[in-house]
Amino acid sequence: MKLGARGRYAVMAMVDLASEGGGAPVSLSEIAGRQEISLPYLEQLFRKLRQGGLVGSVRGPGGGYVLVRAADEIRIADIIFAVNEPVRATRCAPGSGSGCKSDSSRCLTHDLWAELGNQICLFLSAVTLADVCDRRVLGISGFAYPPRRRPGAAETRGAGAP
Amino acid sequence: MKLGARGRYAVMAMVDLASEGGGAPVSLSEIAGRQEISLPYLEQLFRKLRQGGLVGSVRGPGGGYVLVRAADEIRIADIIFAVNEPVRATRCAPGSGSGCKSDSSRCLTHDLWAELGNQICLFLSAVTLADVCDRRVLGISGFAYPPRRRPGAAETRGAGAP
DNA sequence: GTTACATCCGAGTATGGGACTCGGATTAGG
DNA sequence: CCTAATCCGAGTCCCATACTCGGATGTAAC
Repeated sequence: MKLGARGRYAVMAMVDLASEGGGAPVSLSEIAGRQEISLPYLEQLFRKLRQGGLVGSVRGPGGGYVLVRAADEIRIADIIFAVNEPVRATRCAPGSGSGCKSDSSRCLTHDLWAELGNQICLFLSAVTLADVCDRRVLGISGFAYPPRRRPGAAETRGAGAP
Repeated sequence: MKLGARGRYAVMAMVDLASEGGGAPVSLSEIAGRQEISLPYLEQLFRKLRQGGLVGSVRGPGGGYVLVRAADEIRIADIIFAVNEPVRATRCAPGSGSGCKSDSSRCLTHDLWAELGNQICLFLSAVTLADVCDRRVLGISGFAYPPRRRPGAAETRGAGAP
């Protein structure tokens, strides 16, 4: 389960753009310098962000990029999906012979992967750019799954970052 | 955002094992046949599952693998973490100069990735092998994030599987 | 009008990890 | 002894991803 650098960089850059730019365009060189991302790579990412309708561009000297919507109107999911191809967990695609065919018997796990992808999208859609800028992320979902008894085995390892 | 074939196959095989084996050992050739996974690859996966303490093995003819716990005592997270290395979303590791250094100013996105990983772990820990076998997955979390107004842009693409 | 700055674009490379394979060693039942 | 099965350490191949390169286009300042 991993998220590539594309999505990470894109969100970092958008956060930078929302924080530093006060309506004025921000050049990619500035973002590249602050976030330590290579300039050509950023260009490639912002091409997609622009095609996705998330940012607008101003060319020429003093130009750069601006958000087209307010920061609290941009969901993290919008950013990730603009640069990444959508979340995929199953291999069940129509057209191929392999995988589960519609209502077939096999592929009990289908629902599981679908629901997993759904949960991820739900979370990423619940957090906005403004939330991240204001550090309002932790505990966005004031929700915990009911605890399961843990039968002696190793502790369930924590997620992501220390 | 993608989950590799290791985790997918491992869960499929464990579901198969829980469904078909009634306490008696199930050979990998049977699972490989039913789930259309190559036998040597399955062997490699079950080596890790065994090291993780999820299955036991019986060698010799008529042998195979058995669950060491009941199906409702095995969380999907246990399986994924046994074969996959843990969920990683950030690149912030101690020891390296890059990334965010402890309480530094940058890396506002840190919390976001951490919380994302946390949500994934939470979900995968809430579902047991028995849940998947009995198709009790959909709506395990009877929870929906509050709807956000959607400002004219393209619809948020759905998750995972069609 | 020239220059410098910036976005734009298509294409190219390469490195790494994941998917999968191979040959053989061990163990146990008929 | 032979066959069926788990075990184990390697080794290969391939593709997605990260990242680069060279140039074209537009625009503001001088």
